Amino acid sequence: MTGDTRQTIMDAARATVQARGYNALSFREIAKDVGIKSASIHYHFPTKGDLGAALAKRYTDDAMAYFDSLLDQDLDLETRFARYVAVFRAALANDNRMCLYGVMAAEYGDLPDHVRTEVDAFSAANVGWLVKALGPAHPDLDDTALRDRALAVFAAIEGAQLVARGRGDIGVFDTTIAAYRAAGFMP
Amino acid sequence: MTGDTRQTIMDAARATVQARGYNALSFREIAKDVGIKSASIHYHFPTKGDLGAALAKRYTDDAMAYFDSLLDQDLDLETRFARYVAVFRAALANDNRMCLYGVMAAEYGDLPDHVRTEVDAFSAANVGWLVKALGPAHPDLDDTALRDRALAVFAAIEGAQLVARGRGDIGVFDTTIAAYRAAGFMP
DNA sequence: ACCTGAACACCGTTCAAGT
DNA sequence: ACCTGAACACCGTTCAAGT
Repeated sequence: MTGDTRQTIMDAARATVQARGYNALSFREIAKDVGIKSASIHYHFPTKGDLGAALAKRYTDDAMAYFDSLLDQDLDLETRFARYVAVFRAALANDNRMCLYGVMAAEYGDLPDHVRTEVDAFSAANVGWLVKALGPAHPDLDDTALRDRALAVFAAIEGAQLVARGRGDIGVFDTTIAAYRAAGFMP
Repeated sequence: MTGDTRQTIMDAARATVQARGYNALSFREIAKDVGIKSASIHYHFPTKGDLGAALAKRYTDDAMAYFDSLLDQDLDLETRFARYVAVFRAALANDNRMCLYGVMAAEYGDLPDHVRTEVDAFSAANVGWLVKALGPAHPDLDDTALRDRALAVFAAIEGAQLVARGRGDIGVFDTTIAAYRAAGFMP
């Protein structure tokens, strides 16, 4: 079935990037996982950058499809936001992996341009979503202030994930999110 | 003078890691910068992990020496904290580089054990410092709550840096820190 | 004490060749 | 349409050899 190998390659690659980083991703290693030769991967993704960009794009699309479904459902603000945060927590719960975005943002300096574009798209999409999700709770903030708040909430969640991963302790993520909430910074 | 080459190697390596990541660091590239052969680097640092661990340790020592000097000086809380944040901002101002800690935390899954130990030490030292610096502003918080708050502030700053680097825009860092402050989350 | 060249098994990439 | 083996310039690491 056409496209199948392509998906299998991407699945193997995504797991490795989230666990060990984009630079640690090896075509020969993916090839072993998938059961083809490393040269064959170049048929599906001419360069490593093409694979990285496709990875980031699919990651954003999948995440946003789920996040948008949370907006469609009739949920109260706390529940909706908790489910959003749970997605970032799930990466850590899965063998101390990290959000694909966070890994790639840290490796930004070594990323080809078209991968950077996809990395930017993830953060922009998340900020856009947070503006919609948090808006009702902040009638006091104007558009700019609300957007800045959404950006800050996104950054804070990414930071919680980064520090928790650096400690190898998901409890650090939970404690940090709880402290954000206790300070009244997020719902 | 003994130790000189060792320092030169570390200087070149640190700049590369902060710009492009630990995995992007190449012994042959450092060798060219320093003016020796790549095999010679192994005389000073037997493995890449030894170099990474030494890098992280020196980074923590240097940062903490400066941070502790901020505690000794007679500064008000806002000024002291602003100088702390300025250190993380400076990395971005320097060619969109990132805090060595943030880069390494993101690449945690691919790090040898003794490098992880040094990465952990940086976050622990920063949280300890923040407990001292923020304590006077939070007489209401008990020891545990204050430590959680310090951890959250550290995570939030790292997150601001990560997202700003991912956008390639230092303005995102400034906006995010300003939003944290506007929300009353940090001084 | 410090450096080097040569070798090893790795890496992404290219390309002519297979089916 | 999809895969492969062989070659290229890279990588960290080892080691015998130089000064």
